[in-house]
Amino acid sequence: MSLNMINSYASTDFESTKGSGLLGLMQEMQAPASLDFDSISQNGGFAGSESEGKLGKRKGEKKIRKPKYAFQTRSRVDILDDGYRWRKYGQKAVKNNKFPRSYYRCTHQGCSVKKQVQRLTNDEGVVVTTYEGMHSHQIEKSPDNFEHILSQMQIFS
DNA sequence: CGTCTTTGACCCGCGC
DNA sequence: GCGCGGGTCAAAGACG
Repeated sequence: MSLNMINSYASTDFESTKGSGLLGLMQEMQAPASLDFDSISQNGGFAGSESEGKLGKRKGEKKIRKPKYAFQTRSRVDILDDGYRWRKYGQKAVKNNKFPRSYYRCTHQGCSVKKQVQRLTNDEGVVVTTYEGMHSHQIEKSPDNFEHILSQMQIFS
């Protein structure tokens, strides 16, 4: 995982802390199973794997469990930019949740990392971001964009 | 002009 | 076998 992302989230959390200090331990991180790591190792990164969600699916292929990492962050903004470029490819409403869930995908060529953002019905300030896959490339964003990030934070404050 | 969002339709696995 | 729910595609528009 990239540290940049963590930094980003840290900032976000800081920003939202002032909203309500109800729970300080809202952040949770859950990994499905370490077995998934094995699968991704087999996968050999993203060099050999291409789009797999295509129609017709692939039969006869062993099931490759993709690792999923869910980050629960306190933030009223779902635009959590971790430095990568995402393209939104879908939005669906989930049951037991009045808010829709957004599906994003990394736009880098050959990078099929997916992420989905969902917010809880009870706490609108809580956003669950689920990452799927790992980035095999560098961050495309300019590293010296702190001004931009700062401006973002200021807007929401 | 290139990139990204939007939005409805489509597909598929699964439960009944 | 059918319907539902969740995930994805793709065309058109928005935006710089």
